[in-house]
Amino acid sequence: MPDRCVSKQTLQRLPAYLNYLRSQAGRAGKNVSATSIAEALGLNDVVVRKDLAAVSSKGRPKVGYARLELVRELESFLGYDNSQDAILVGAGKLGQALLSYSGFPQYGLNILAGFDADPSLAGREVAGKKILPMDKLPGLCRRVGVHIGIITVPGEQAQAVCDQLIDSGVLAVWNFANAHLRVPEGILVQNENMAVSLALLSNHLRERFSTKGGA
Amino acid sequence: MPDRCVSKQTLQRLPAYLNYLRSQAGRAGKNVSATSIAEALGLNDVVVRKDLAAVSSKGRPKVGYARLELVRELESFLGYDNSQDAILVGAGKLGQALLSYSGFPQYGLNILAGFDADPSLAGREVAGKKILPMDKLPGLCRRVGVHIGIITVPGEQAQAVCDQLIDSGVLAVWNFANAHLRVPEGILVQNENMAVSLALLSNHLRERFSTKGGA
DNA sequence: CTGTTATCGATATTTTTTTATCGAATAGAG
DNA sequence: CTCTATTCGATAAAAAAATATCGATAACAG
Repeated sequence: MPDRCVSKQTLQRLPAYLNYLRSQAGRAGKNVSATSIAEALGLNDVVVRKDLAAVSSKGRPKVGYARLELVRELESFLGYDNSQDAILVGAGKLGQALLSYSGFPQYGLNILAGFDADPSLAGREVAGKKILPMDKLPGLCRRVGVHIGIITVPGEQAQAVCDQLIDSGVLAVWNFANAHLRVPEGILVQNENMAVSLALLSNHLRERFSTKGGA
Repeated sequence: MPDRCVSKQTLQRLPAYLNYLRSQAGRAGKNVSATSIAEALGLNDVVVRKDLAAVSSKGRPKVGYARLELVRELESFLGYDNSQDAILVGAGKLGQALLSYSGFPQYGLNILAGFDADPSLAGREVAGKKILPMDKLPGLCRRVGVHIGIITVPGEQAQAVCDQLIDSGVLAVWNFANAHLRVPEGILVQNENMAVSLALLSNHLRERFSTKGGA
């Protein structure tokens, strides 16, 4: 792995490359060039080359990269081949949907269990995963060494849950709640905020209409 | 609305400001300063001031902004007060979860109906929303003037669905599928890609361990 | 009424990211 | 074997974003 410190933007493009390369699996050539990836994905070829340089150093002039090897390097870089344990807090609709999602293992994420403050949910199972009461959380996390916590509780409770997770040794939080989380230095919060996406959609439509309908 | 053309980064922060301001609703003062928002959210105060300048021009020295007014301006800018109709394609687990999510109207999104290629789903209802067969899609979109399409189908089908949506007049696509979508100029694709988020989480943990455990 | 302090808004600087350019390397054609 | 076309990787330039600095304004205290 040539470089461990890549920019956020690069990191966001890597899964797209991987996805594209996988989708090309049946294609003829054994090799693939940064130029062709860039064209397929509508990106600049220099960007692709620079991104790939962080993951692989096996690019050869006139040839490109060996597709299979590049796929493996991307998977390794993205941690897909090295599953991380996670727990989820908040077993409501969204929480249950995530618990039932069967695609996570392929991305290197293994949700061990769900937790919920509602005692009536405790003991239930969703997609083979136990819903446990909150007081079991620190024990499980510390025992197994869980470093990823997923928050799917209502916004008001998110900060409290987050604090608990960090107390229990979690280093990275995947936050689906509509709340800004304050965390100590060194802890990552990845917000999966629908409101943000909707803001971008809405802004696009507004710009569309103000420029098209404006004149 | 002073400025319509704001950067993506700014746009991504605006919902956080709105959320924070709403959460402060019960607080004493009628006014709020960019400085205090910045501190609460862990941002630079100049960034906040610059972002808010795109939304409001009512900031006064020594006073700040009138909280309620700023909330209204943010809501208006983000389109929360002006609901947009949308349709959803792919009524699987994730699709149904989104159809049942009751929080969208508060963000200015109104999902009219779901569509699915599976005929056995057609006619069903999820959370009061009809699942329709795909052949009804263009008609509904054109008749009602739907501009937002939500894609929750498996990756392989995403491009075909996307093309159909655009043919039917959709201008902005919210893509939950793990696929890169090619669209004509002027159409926005907002990817809600779990793989990207997981890549960021995984990278953070890797960096954590390589620096902490490396020495 | 005057001085002090908090805060905005504008300008300038620095940093980061994207895009462009150029030389080197290599496969394949002639 | 030599020439050409393609592609990589590095360096340079441009664009965008974040951060810092500074003057202006208005509330408040004395």
